[in-house]
Amino acid sequence: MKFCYEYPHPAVTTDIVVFTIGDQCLQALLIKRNNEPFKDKWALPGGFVDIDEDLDTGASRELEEETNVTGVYLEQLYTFGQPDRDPRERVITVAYYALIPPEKLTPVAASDAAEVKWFALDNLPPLAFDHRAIVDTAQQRISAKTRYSTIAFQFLPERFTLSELQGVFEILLRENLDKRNFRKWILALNCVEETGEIRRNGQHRPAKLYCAKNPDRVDIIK
Amino acid sequence: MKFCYEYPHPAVTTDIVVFTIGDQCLQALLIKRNNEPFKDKWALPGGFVDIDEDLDTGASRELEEETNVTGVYLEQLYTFGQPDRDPRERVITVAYYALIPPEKLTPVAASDAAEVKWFALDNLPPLAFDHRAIVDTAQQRISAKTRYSTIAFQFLPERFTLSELQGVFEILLRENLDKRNFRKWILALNCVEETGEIRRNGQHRPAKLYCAKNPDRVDIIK
DNA sequence: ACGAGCTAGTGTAAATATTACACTAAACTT
DNA sequence: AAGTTTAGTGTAATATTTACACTAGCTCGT
Repeated sequence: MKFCYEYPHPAVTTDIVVFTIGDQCLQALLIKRNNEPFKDKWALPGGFVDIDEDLDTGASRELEEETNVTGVYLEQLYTFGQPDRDPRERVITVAYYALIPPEKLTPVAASDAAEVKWFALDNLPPLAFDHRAIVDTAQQRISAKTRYSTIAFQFLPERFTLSELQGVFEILLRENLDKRNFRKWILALNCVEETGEIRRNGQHRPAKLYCAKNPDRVDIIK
Repeated sequence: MKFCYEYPHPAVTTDIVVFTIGDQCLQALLIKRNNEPFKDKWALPGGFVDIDEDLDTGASRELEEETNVTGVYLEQLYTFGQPDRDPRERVITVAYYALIPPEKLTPVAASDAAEVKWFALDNLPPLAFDHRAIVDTAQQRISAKTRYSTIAFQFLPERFTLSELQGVFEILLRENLDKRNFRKWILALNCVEETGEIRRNGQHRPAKLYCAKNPDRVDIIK
């Protein structure tokens, strides 16, 4: 069966940059391609948007199909449309980024045998297509949003300590923060609350556990 | 001639929200549609992306063809892809916004007899397709960027007075600013310089004319 | 049981940035 | 010369941000 049009139409895909924090650094999820072009190269999860499907829906469907990741924060990033970015035909990609707490990082088992792996962002392998540019754009966006939104919370599980939260900010901002000033600031924002629980963890004083007041929302702050 | 594919492909368009400042308010440029669907409704300038054409190029080409506007600040906004947003076929729109100083606002004469008009943003007519949502998204983006970038300069001609600059900020931010504090702030930013010229304009003290240090660039500030 | 080692948790003072506010300057008109 | 209009300027009060050092409470080894 063929689908025909009066004028040439591009293909439209969504690609998703899935970020997590692991090994004290920002990581992205990549898939090793099984097919040409760029066979055996690493690439972003993603694929063609169904003809009756919303872009957001397409992105989260692809994410689930290829990496088994669901229910995470997903936001449209930018649309990449250089005419020659795919050697087969004109392909326009609506890029998304997703943020996932490290605990959920068991997606690798999923998928049809394709190799799926986390890579530290300052140690990426060569990527297929223009995916490097997409990843770079996504990283810039996340760093920028860390400064004026509650996006960093999306990297944490439901309960977390203030030290863990500070660690996430430090990794995203690539700078060290003062512990007392950070705590003063985050408490003044009024976006976390104590759970009453504590976490005993190693041979030192246990830490209070907090949770986000609006864990599903990213608010603009400041 | 027909163009056929193994799988259905959406059409891809660019639509551009062209902003200016006139009559003391933010205005957008609209075109009255000559054809169905939404015949005689107002809509954003825009059109199909050529198959070999970059998205940015397509947007500025459409802008020039339909409104005769060229050489302005143009930035990708967001991609709108609801499956039913066009009744004819699946159409995905990569929306852009453009900023143009009021002096250049002679685009109306252009175009193939189509009616082209500026509308105040708080007095928009009903728009075709989902163009209202696109305009709203663009307005939010501009307001937000006014706070942390030099985007406001794009609404001014090459030479301008500090009072004019303040007026642009006030319109975009929808709030009044203190004259002395504004001047202190803008001079501390170090992004304008005196031209040495003055403008005599009405029965009062003439104002010094300034120009932007990097008129073609939008910098992140603060 | 106590000391070593570790991370959690806390306050204050100095420096910096932001806000509020009112008059003089220079042109034009009558 | 007086009236009107916008341009242009500084200072003091307030709020925000930064820098900085010790005690609390757990585990482990002796």
